[in-house]
Amino acid sequence: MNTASADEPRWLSDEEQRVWRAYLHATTLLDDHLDRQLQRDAGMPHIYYGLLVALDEAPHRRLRMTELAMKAKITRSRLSHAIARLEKNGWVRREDCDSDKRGQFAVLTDEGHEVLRRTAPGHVAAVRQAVFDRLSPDQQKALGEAMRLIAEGLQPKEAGADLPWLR
Amino acid sequence: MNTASADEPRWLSDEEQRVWRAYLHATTLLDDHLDRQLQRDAGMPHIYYGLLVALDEAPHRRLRMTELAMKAKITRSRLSHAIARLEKNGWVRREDCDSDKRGQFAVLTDEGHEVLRRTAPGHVAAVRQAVFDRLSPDQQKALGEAMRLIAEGLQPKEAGADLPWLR
DNA sequence: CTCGATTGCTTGAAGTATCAAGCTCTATGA
DNA sequence: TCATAGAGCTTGATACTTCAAGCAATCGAG
Repeated sequence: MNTASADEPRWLSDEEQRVWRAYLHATTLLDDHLDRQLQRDAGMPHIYYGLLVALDEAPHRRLRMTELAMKAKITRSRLSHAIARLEKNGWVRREDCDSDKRGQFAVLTDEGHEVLRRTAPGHVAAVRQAVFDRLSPDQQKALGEAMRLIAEGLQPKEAGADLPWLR
Repeated sequence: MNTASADEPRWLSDEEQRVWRAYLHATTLLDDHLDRQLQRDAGMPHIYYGLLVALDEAPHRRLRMTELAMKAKITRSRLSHAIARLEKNGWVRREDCDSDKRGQFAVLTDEGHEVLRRTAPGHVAAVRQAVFDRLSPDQQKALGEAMRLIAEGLQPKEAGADLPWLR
């Protein structure tokens, strides 16, 4: 399956390097940019905002911790800490799960929903300005496709396909 | 310049949302993946590794702090902390700047160079497997182009064009 | 020359991330 | 039905990031 010997690595070509560096630069800059924007306007980092969004879109504005972690692509541990912080802010509340006493729901509070309502326009504007305003429709499409492929390759295999809550 | 009223945000279209979510998923997954890979094999996070690479490529394996921060797209503060840690590892050393007594150079040590030599193949393999093996040449090119455009838009205007060290 | 503004970099505190270890509860199968 | 393995989530320690504040050296206007 692998014809190259292990001690002779295939380095990146010049063109591949350029692509890779562009990727690194863009992602670090954009990540920072959006973190700052949201920290300033919403008082939380980008990923926390994403958690609120995920909850807001879920039925009854609630998700099991594990499911939320998967949607957000983060570990349960990280999520636990994050939810603890959001709970302190009054934007999320925990609820026990009846059918499985180990389980916890994270529930978006009205206050949390309100924060989202108030800050979403600014955030969308920031994303639009940094990304969509700069790319042609074709470029947007290509970006989406490339990102989808990369994400698929990294997703834990068959992730989530066997979660009991999803029937 | 702006014909839309400020209180009527232009939401993302469905297709734009799909692109944006693919971007978020891919970047968080890949970032985590590479951080883990490098933490395991090289004992440092991805961005620290990038600092060593930047130094390795610089003349005399040394760069002014500010220049290094710009190349890595991070704040000086973050760089200060990072270099302190790398210094503790013996991979980087600081040197005073003769022509400007406020200035500091970060210099890659032989040990640091050796760490790079030893861990680069594994890292390149990880990048290749996660990114380049999954994208056609056209897709790679498109990804690079999109990322370049995004990065350009976020770069502090005329960044670095006026650094005295660069003449 | 001199003083105020700026540049280059660092520091400390507070917030967030990661890892391993832990707890409780559920499912499995003998 | 009971023990054991695993699932679901949390915790605490350590590392990293961020922000604001700080110090010292340089620049530039007068």
